[in-house]
Formats: sequence, structure tokens, C-alpha cells
Amino acid sequence: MLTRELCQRARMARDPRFDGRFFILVRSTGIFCRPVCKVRAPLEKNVDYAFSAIEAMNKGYRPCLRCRPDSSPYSYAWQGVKTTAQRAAKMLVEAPHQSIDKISERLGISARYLHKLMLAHFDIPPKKYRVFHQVLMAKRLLHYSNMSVEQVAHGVGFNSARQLQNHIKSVTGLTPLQIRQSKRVPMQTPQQDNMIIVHLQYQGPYDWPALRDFFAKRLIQGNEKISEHAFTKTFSINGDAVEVTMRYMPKQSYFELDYSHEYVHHCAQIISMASRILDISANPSVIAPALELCGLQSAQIRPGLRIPGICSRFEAGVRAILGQQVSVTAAISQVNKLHAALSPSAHEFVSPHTLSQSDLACIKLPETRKNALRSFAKLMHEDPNADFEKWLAIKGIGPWTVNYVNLRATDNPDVWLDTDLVIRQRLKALAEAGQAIDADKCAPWRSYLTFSLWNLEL
DNA sequence: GAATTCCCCTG
DNA sequence: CAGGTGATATTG
Repeated sequence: MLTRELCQRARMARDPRFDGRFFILVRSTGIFCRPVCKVRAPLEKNVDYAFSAIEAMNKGYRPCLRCRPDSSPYSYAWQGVKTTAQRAAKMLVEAPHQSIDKISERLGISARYLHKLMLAHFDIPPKKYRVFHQVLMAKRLLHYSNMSVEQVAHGVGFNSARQLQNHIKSVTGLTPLQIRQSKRVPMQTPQQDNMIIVHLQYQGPYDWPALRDFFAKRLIQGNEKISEHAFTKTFSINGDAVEVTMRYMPKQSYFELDYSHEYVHHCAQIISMASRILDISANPSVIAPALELCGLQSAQIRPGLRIPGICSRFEAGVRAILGQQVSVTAAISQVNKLHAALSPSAHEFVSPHTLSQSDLACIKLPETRKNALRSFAKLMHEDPNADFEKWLAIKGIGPWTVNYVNLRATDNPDVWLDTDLVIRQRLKALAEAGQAIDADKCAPWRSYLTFSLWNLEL
């Protein structure tokens, strides 16, 4: 229960835990704010409290332009400047071939401000931040891939092997070859058939059978292949169709990735996409205790549980929309029909543009949902990185769909699908059996709680 | 670092 | 409502 006193203290402290739970109505100005708003705190005698933005607006207040209490909790606007800096950092790492000017343009801010933001939040200018990551990635590739030094240099976004030499030497004091010689895991496989091989190490245990079966049940024929120890998928990266195989190597505790050498320049993207699909960076030794803390019994926790990822938000959105209100089997059969009819090459997943133009005669679906699918594809075509607020503006895309995509296609480990029907049933059944679950206690790992509950057999 | 924008207070 | 203050985000 949020009492007035609690609200007052929360807003004075700008406590982020209360963000979204109530709003501050400032009577003297007719403006309403979030508890975290950075503006000078109004006097208590001038404020009222409301518990939703709708309520506030209905009372005649207009949203503050600083904290944007009207925007949805998913949007960048809601999350403020900190996420701009985080997005910038992410883009600098993931698009190493793109100029820094271009990055600031994509963020909608000036190059100068980007520089300032990076200094403020990471204490390092963008250029330096990027080079640092390029060196780390290069080091990793030297250790864990069979790429030549030349390939590594171009792969991480340097224009020449010489550049790699300079930067790597200034950071580590070693030359690329010295780094390669000190590699911990010997690479038995030399480059053959022009395939690049990269090892992705994970921290065990790893429940590969669960992941494999999950993917097998939702396979897109042609785009994906599954075998006992491997998952193969064709990624769409900047117009290229890159077939990547991820092979489970339990003895060595890594996945072995392979893909054609002609896509060296995509290696950062490929590694990041595969890492997401495999949820490679999950740390079970931290997650399992968190799950126990919130009330799960150890028998209900699968050791090595991972979130089966989807490497593109577009694909995740398509799967989610076609999955609304139908069974998994029905949903995937629709996805497959769509893929068979509209895929450009049988391997590559449909492009947003093609989908937005299609009459969708290939699938049986209510007209309203077809419209939703097309509008969504149009949005992804025009603005691939559109934030979730824009998704929600589409008729037919609601909080469930967005949350589901957030769970499977972003690296947010804290997506709690408390509105999901199955989750509610599970919670109810557990409660009746005398087992209470306090989801907040396993933050920031609530994605794993969501999956654990889905997996529960009752 | 100045200028601008924004919000809140007081009279 | 006007005028004044303090603070933040952003630009050039």
C-alpha cells in the first residue's frame, strides 16, 4: 500500500523503485511528474498523488517534458539519458565499421553531445571506448577463432592489420601473434573449406537438451536446422544471408560457431546474435540462488536453464503476433507457411519490407491480425530500432506481445511476464499448494523465473 | 562555458 | 499571471 507519507519520501529520495507506481501532481503548475523526475521537488502542500498517467491527465494535468510520465515504461524517453548513453555504448561496440558521426546521427544527438555523454557515464570518450572494445574482440578472436590476423583486423573494424598491431600493442603491450601463441584453448581445426570457427565459452551447467527441444518444436524449415548437438540458422545481417552453425561441445564447455569466411566483417554481429540465441552469458551459479530466494524449490529449478533467444526483434515480433491466442504448434505452422511463401531464398527469413507489402493470402488469419502483422512489418522496415512504445501504438500489439519479445529478443534478463495466462495459472496452483512466490526477490533475473514457471510440470 | 529550455516558487 | 530561481539536457 502506497501511503501519502511513503510517496512523499519516495519522491524526495527520487527512489527509482517507485518509478511508475505513482505520479506527482503539482497543483501550482498543473504538471505531473514521475517520482524520479530531476526537477526541483515541489512543496508537499502543492502536490497530490495519482497512480496512473491516465488518472493524472483525466484530472487536467499535463505531463512534464523532462521526465515524460506519459510515455510508456518501455520507451527510451521513459528511461532517460542514461539509456541514451547505454545505447550509444552498445552501438559503438556492435557497429565497429560505422563512423562515430553516423552513430550520433542514429541516436539523434550531436557528435559533441555523444562525446559528453560517454565521458559523463563511462568516463571515456567514444573513440577510445570503441578502440578498447575492438581490441578486446580482436584478442578474443585471436584466442578462440581460426581467423588470420588480417581477417581479425578487418573483422573488428580496423582498416588494416597495421592498425590492429598499433592498437593492440598500445593496450596490451603484445603483438597479435604473441597473443595468439598464449591461447588457452588449442584450436584443433585449422581453417578449412573457408569456414571461420569461433568458440563461445559458457559457464556450466548448460541445459542443452531443453534448449534444443525448445527450438526443435519451433523450427522454421529452411531457415533453421536442428540436430542432436547443433543448431543451424541463417542470420540476416545488412542484406547478407549468413548461415551459422552452433555446435554444443559439453566436454570443452563451449559452443563451436562456424560460418563462411566471406562474412568476416560481420563477426561482431554474428557472435552477438549467436550469444543471444544460446543465452551464452547466463551465469547459473548466480541465477539458481536467486530463484530459490523468491520461493522456488530446488527441484523446480533446472540446472543450467537458459532463455532460448531470438536473434532479431523483427522475427520475434512475427512469432509473437502469430502466437497470440493459439497453441505453439498452430503458431509455428503459420510461421512456416509465411516463410515458405515469402522467403527470398528459402533460407533467409522474410524481410520486413516484403512482409509489409504482402496480401498474406498464404496464411489463414483474422483480417485484424493480418493488418497488425503488416503494420508491424512496415514499422520494422522504416525504423528497425523503433522502441517498444511505437510497437504498442500498433493495433493488435499489446503489452503481452512486447513483453514476450523483450524476454526472448533482447538481453534483458529481468522480464517478468506476470500478466501471462500460464504464469498466472502456475502461480495460483503453487499458492494453493502453499508455495508463495515473490517475483521481486529474484530481480534482476526474473526472465528465468518466467521460464522456470513455464517449464513447471504440475 | 554560454545560451536555451523547463519547472517551481512567490507576490 | 509575471518575474525570479535553480537545475537539467542539449547545442555550437
